Amino acid sequence: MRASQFFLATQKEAPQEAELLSHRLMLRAGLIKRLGSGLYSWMPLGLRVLRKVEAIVRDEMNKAGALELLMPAVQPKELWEETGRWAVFGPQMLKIKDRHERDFCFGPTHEEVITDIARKEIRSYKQLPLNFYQIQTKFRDEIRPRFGVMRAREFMMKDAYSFHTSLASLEQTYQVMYQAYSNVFNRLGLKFRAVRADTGAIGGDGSHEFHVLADSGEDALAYCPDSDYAANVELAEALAPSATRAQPNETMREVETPKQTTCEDVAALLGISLQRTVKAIALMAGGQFYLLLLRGDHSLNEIKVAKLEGLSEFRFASEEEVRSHLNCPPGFIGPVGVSANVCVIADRTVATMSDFVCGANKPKYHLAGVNFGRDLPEPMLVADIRNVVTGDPSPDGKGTLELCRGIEVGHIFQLRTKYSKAMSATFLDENGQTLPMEMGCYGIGVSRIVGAAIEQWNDARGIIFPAAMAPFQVAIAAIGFERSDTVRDAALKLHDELQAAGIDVLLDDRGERPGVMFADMELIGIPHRIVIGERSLNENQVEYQARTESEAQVVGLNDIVTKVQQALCVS
RNA sequence: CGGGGUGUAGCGUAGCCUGGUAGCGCGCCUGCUUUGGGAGCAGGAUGUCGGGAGUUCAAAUCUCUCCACCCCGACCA
Repeated sequence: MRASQFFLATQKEAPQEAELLSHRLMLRAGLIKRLGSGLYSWMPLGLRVLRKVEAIVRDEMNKAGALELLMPAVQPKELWEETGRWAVFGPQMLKIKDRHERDFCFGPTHEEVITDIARKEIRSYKQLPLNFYQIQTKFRDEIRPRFGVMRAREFMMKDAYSFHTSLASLEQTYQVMYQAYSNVFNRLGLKFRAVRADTGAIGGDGSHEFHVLADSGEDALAYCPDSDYAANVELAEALAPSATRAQPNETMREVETPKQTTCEDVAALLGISLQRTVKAIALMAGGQFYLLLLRGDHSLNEIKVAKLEGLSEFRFASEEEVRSHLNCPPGFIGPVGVSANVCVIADRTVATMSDFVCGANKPKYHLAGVNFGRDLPEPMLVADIRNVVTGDPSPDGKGTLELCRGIEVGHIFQLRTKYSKAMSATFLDENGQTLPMEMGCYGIGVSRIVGAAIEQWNDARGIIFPAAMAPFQVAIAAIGFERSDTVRDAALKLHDELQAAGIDVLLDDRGERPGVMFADMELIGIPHRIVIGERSLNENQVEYQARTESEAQVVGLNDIVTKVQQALCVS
């Protein structure tokens, strides 16, 4: 490809709309163009990247035995009512009407459609297992689209759905998909981690998320360096401390805390460690008032809370509700002396604490030297309701946990029979018995991968695309293309040779000054660069430099194709 | 939806407080010179100052209102 016939739209300054580094780089490099909130056009350069990611995903899906199909983006309401998800998905689903006033949605996912296909097409156990996938545009009306293509409303997703006669068969395909996903992210050259995950709205049993590791990632991940344990912090279990509760040493006493409304402030005032304080969080669920107790330095895990009996629909209590149940404003509330209609739930860690500090349920006062059993009843429930922190014991009993951040780019689920039962997707087994199909589903955020990769691979000069997803593998910067026949002839010849060798090459024949060409090629992240100039050509030489290197090497004109081929093999 | 912020040429911005000819850099067009890290000189084009209403002799500037976008939280590939 010659740059003069392509469309490069690089910019020196990023539009003010973008905050996140990868988003800014994608706009500056001219990969994408914003149309509206969460809506992006993929410009020719960006589309080349997207297509390369797609190709790898497609190849690995095919190798894993999945079959590509393509379902409509627009789906009728009736299908979604069968599973009850027309209501469940709520405003996140873009709902539209046709000219006959019939309801449709722009598909946020395709479980309903694929299950409809399966129930109509699959009769016998002899047809199973089957795994279908598509690469297609999805629309989710996100509450807050952000970070460019990382959380866009319209985005490209690879979604696969498998059907089975048994759980064993599902588990087998699940493992195959797990491996296929690992292959995809390895081939794309991304640093990633697979973690156990919550199943969220999609539902089902077993589930893993695949995260590209990046400090700017929206998810916190817990992993154990000494074992293969890894889980989203949403799910990672905080084990009960092994130590049992110590005997009370202090007597309970009030301490004045006129302005100290947080555990941090109270600990600072009293000159004690934050780990000796207990914070109380007030929730409402089903008309019941709950007081949740966490150690001062820990944070509440709302997903764990929602899994407790009666708390699935919880919300934080309002200030008025706090006052009416505890007779005290927020900031000084605690579990001591509360009435019997307040349900007190303690985190596992709190349950083993003694002589702790907590709110006194009296404005401007806290209590110190508090002990369960003596000063207040034992909690009504002890549960794991906090987020794990660095140094917590690994739930598998091997070492301690570390935390890192990641961008979710893949998610695989064992759905089991949630959809097949709701939609009567059944088959006949060997004994002529009608059974619901076991299902799995497997998603990859194809467009998100591009953003995530850039988030992981960049430097001060711009994007550093991993070889497998670079829009072009090699750039030729021809210095003086328009005024030197020597340069033009050599550049065109090299361009043709590289292309003939099956290499994706971009020849910068714009006749720009070298600085402009270098800056552009570096910004758009082309992994390898060849510089052709009159000076070195006179000695039959060109320069070669990898995007990751700071110095160029002089290479003989006759050796450069081989040199590039070698470089491409290595990367 | 709650909280915070921004809207002036393709991009980045000044001007707004204190009303009075809409400015700068980059980019774009023309010409000449230049040519190994975002060239120089000269000339040029591009603005419903987010929309609407109001105050005023006069509004980018003051008031009201609507809209769009961004950032922080609940959602997720």
